[in-house]
Amino acid sequence: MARTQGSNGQETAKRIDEVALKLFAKKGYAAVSMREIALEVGVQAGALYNHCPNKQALLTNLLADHMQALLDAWGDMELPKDPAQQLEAFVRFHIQYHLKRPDQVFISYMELRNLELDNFKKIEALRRQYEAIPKNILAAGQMAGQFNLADTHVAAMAILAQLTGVTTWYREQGRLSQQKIEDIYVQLVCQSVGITLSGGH
Amino acid sequence: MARTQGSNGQETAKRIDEVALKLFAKKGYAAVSMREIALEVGVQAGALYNHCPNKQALLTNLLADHMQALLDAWGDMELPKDPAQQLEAFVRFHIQYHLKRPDQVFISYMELRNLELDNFKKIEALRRQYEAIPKNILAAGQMAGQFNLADTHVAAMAILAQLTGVTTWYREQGRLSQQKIEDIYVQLVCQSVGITLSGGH
DNA sequence: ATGTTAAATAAACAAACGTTCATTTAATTA
DNA sequence: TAATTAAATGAACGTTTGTTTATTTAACAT
Repeated sequence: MARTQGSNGQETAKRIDEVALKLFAKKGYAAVSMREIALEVGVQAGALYNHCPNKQALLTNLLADHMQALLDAWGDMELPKDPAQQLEAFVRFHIQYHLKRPDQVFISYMELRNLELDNFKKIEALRRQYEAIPKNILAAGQMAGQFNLADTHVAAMAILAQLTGVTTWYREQGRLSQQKIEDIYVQLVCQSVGITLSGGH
Repeated sequence: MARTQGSNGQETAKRIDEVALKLFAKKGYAAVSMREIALEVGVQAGALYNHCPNKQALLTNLLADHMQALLDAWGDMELPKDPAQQLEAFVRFHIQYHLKRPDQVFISYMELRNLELDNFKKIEALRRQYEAIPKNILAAGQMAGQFNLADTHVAAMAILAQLTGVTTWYREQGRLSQQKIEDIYVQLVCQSVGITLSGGH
């Protein structure tokens, strides 16, 4: 046999990305074989190479696309002026985005070490761009005297870790709705930065 | 050739564990071969099987030993009565322990998915035991009216994630001493739980 | 010294790995 | 309808994988 009826390059390429994402998230990059991906896509292993140069590129593209989409999504938000409100907006944004794309998030944190050096540098740069978001918000709030932080850099990393951690225990059918979880985290984070309400409420 | 001069079973077994830990942490379980471990130990691959039944057991033992040692270490601490002081003690304990054993901690969070079901259950049970520590502290503080938390379970998970996150950015030669980092986190965490000082200070 | 056990080697195993390639068929264009 | 391009197949490539085994040597006990 050869080219199959109804086969379509663009669709297959998309399916490959979807399957690779799912399997990488579930078992880890190194533990997933090209044959396994091909099987789930419904194609022979060799056919994968019509759509991507190699396994490493598959991972790199998934990570790069995710990080870029994440940055773009934040860029599309219109930001309040008040740092405290920005912080709340960020907390909700991060949780929403991460719970909506748990697999992408997961591999972005787990599979960095499986990237070859050049690919790693590219992704790492995007990641630092994202980390700059809460960092800048905290710095602004601290400068304005609204926050009470011993170290804005550490606080930013701590908040990010704490927010991203949601994905490790959140269950769709769990005790708490996503909305409720957001609320809880907003309170936690706001308390942790020691928010002082700046008059006028 | 065969048995080498000066060879010693106990020492080799220890070396194997050390090397496996180091390599698993650096490259991930699935990406490390038995031959790679053997090479670093200074032995042929087959010799590994004089000291462990298989690769999976190597990982399982590393994780189980670490989790048990972690629980034991906390068990050895003498605890203050006040929940707020307990919380501070836990924050410092967790950071100290995790920064002292970054590889063990790392694989405990990264390699769970590479465990076969039975092994996974065993490790997961130990992990939940550890998670119960901050959970109970927060519940006690909340009950005593000292903390201000919307949800003690979520708060416990958030605090754990945030503390463990230290290992991702901490550098021995970095800007901040370990002591200073502890202080920063103590402040962050105490603020996040909304500590109310319970009279008498 | 001798016999036994412990701890290695080196070779081999089948299976799985990422990737390539000649070939074949379907879809598209002329 | 014929020629061309796109998208598969399936077999093969050389490596590498985890693990086993027969064999050999060192360490230790008697």
